[in-house]
Amino acid sequence: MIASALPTVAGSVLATVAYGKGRVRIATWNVNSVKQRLPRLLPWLDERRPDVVCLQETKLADDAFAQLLAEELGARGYEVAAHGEATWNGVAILSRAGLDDVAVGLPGGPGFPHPEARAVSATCGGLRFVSVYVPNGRTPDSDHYRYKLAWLAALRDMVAAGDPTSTVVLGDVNIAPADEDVFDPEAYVGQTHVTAPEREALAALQSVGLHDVVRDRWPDKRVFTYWDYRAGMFHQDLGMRIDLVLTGDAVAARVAAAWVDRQARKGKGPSDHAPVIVDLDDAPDGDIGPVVPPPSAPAARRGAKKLPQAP
DNA sequence: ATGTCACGCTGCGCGTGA
Repeated sequence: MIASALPTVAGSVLATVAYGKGRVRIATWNVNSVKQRLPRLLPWLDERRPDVVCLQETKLADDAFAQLLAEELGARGYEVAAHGEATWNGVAILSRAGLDDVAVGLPGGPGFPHPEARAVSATCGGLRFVSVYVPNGRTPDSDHYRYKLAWLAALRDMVAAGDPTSTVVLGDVNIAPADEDVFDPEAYVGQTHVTAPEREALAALQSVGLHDVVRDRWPDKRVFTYWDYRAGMFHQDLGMRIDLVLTGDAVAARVAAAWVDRQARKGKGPSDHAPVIVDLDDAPDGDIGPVVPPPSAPAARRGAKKLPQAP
C-alpha cells in the first residue's frame, strides 16, 4: 500500500499519530460566522486536535469558505465538506479520518420557502456524520416553527434510511431536550426550544437508535452549550444545552469522554456556543468504526474522565 | 433594565436574525 497515493489513508494515519493509540476525537461547534471566528477556530483546532469537526452557522458561501480556510485546514491535515450560503446558516465537516460520500441537505426536506444550508453528511473512517443546524423556530405560532418540525422529520427519515448504529448526528438542534437543559425552565414556557412538539420531534429522531452521549455520561450535571451574548449570561452560567452529539449504538459503546469545551466560550471574540467534544475508543479493526462491541464488553464500561472544564 | 453580536445595505446607522 502506497500511502502517498491514498490521501484518505494518510489522513487517517496522521489522526492516529496526532491523538495516539487510535482514539478518535469528534466535535461539533456552532461558530456563528466562521469568518469572524477564525482567530478562535484555528487555535482551537491546534489545541484540541479533533479528528472530525462539524461546524454550524458558517455564514459563508462554499467558494468563500474554501478561499478563507483551504490552506489553513489543509496544513492541519483536514479535508473539508462545506455546504453554505452567502449570509445565513451554513454547515461543514472537517475530517482527517477520511471524507467520502458527501451529501448536502435532506432528501425531500422542507425549505423556507427554499431549501437552506442546514445539513451536510459524510462518511469519515467508516462512520456516517451528519452536521446539522436545525431551524430556530422563532415562535411556536410561526411558519418557521412548523418548518422546524418538518425539517426534523426529514432528518429522522434520512437517518432511518441509512445505518443508524454507525451514524453520528451532531450540531445545533435548537431544542433543549429536557427542562434540566435550560437554566430557568419557567422563563421559557411557551417559547421555542422547549415545547412538547419540538422535544417529541427530537425524541422521534433519537428513536431510530441515537444516544445523547453527553447527557448519558453526565446524567445529573448542569451542562450547557449556548449562552446569550447579553447581560453576562455566560459569566452567570445561564445557558441552554442545545448542541448535541447523537450517536448510534456501535458508536455510543465506544464513548470514552464527552464534554463541553467552555474554554472556547471565554475570552475575546467567542461564539455564543461552546464546542462539544466526544472521544471514542479505538475500534478493533484500526478504522474508526463501525464496531459492535463483543458480548463480554459491558456497554456501560468507559474510562470515565474528569470533565476537563475550567472552573 | 429588551443589555450582544453578525449580517448586508441604492449603506456610513439601521432592520433583521439569533
